[in-house]
Amino acid sequence: MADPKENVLMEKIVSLCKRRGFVFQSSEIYGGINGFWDYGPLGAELKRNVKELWWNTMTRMREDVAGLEATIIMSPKIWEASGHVATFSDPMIDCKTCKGRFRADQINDISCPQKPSKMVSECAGEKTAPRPFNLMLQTYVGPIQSEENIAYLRPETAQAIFAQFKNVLETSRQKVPFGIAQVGKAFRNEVTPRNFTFRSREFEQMELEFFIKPDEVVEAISGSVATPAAAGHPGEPQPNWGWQLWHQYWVEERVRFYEGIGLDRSTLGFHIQTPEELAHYARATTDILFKFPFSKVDEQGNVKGDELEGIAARSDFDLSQHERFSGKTMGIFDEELRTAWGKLPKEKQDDLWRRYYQARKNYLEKSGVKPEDAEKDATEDANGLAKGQYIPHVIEPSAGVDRLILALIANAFTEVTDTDDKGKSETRVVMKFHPRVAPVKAGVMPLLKNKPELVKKALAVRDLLRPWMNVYYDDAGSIGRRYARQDEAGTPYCVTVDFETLGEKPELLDTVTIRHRDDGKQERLAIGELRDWLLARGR
RNA sequence: GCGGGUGUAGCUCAAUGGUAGAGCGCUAGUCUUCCAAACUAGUUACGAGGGUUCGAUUCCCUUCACCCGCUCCA
Repeated sequence: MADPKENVLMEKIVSLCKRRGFVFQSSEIYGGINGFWDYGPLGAELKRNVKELWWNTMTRMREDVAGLEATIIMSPKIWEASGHVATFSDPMIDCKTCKGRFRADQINDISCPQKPSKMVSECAGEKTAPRPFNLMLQTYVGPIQSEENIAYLRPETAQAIFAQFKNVLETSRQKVPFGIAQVGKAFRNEVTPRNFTFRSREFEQMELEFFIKPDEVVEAISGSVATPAAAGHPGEPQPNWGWQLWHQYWVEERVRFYEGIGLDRSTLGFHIQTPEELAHYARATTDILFKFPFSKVDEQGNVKGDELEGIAARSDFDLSQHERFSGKTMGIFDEELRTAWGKLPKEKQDDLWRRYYQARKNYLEKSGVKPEDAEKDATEDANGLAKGQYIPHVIEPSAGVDRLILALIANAFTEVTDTDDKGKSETRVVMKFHPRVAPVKAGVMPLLKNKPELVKKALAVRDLLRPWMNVYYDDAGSIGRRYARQDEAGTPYCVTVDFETLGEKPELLDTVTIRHRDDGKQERLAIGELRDWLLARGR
């Protein structure tokens, strides 16, 4: 159970978010709508910075990732192939006596929580009729609201990447291993939206699908598959990496990303999914957690955290599903594999063939393909190896933007109590955002408002910086008040134009005061160096 | 979906079956040479709907939203 003190902290955060314009309740003037939140002026800047950093880190700064921006509404067949239509719409039965909720098709198999000796279907509790439970938001494409026009708002962005896999491969001049990145909105009719923006019905994801060679193909080309040597970052990608090393690599890459925007390892948690938790097609999933104020505390007082991102090794399940449902091949041709295969000794070929065949057969049988068809298809797939053909496997780092924003806000939130000369103490909030994500990079202000020369110079400094970063000009009230205002917005630096800037001391002509948010320290910097100084810290 | 709590100004909180108040913030002005200074003026609220009542922000019902616990979470 969360500590009551920490719920107070969460309330303070929510209240600050509204007061300063980070997050508002959606449709607030009409009483709000459950599970939907808006970003105000500061929140919008913060979110934009985070998405841009992710995009730059994951695509522009890498040779091996290409971007995609797909639609939110897609062919409903996508969601049949992905499994969402089936798993998202189980009819559910509620028991009015024990308050339990059960899948209608399982009431004969689940024991009653109150009378474990009986199955749910046999217990005396009064139950509702089965009700459809669909977690996908649904709409109609076209003006006619008929069954055949039903479409869904995507519950995840990933499926579009799989559906467009071949197009991206052909147009991006990439070769496996490579990834496709996408940032965008997704929608889920959550049963219980909770914890401020943490679980919302409309939210944004940053997803990478990183396609790799199946281990059998790596082995055919490189002779063997490298085994993970130690925990931590495995270094630059190598041709002999199988799914395990690629998975470890992406977990560590993602942790580096979080560290780079101010969430150090001590604020994060990790959850390695157990075999029982894993989806049947997944090989491994590591969740990166953040210790939120509302995160549960266990008996030992440890906080595990709540999920920011999951990094899943998903085998070739997704592409295989789309291959089966669309009838279009999702396999790729790899010249290197074909060449290498021809040089392998017969027993090696047979060994790899058998393993690939087995994996394909398992998948097909679990997907409900008739055994004789599964054997035939798996044979065909394994025969493809010799021709340089295979279906890529995938490592999926999938992050929630809004959850990360909330983590950054919670992490930045700091209360500072100052006592003035009269002994009056006052608590104020300092949002200690990393400069890279801070909504405003610099506050620009004249020391005094009633001196036109100071104002004019300060406005010139603002205009100098404005094309390069988000800056905020403020000349209202005392300088201390303006600093405090910027502290609450999380602005890392304030630039103050004073009389020395104007040449009161000739050696300080055209220099300004830089005031640091976190310790209040000041230093002097020439206006000519200002832009590069700020840019070096803010990106 | 169930149970409990909450809903008054931008924020924090008060009072009241009979015209709703404070602090902070915000805006304008005077002043101000570095950390929410002072003064003046201004600004804004009873979540929504219905009922009881001469009269409801206050009592009752419904609804919406938020928080906590349970449930759910591909």
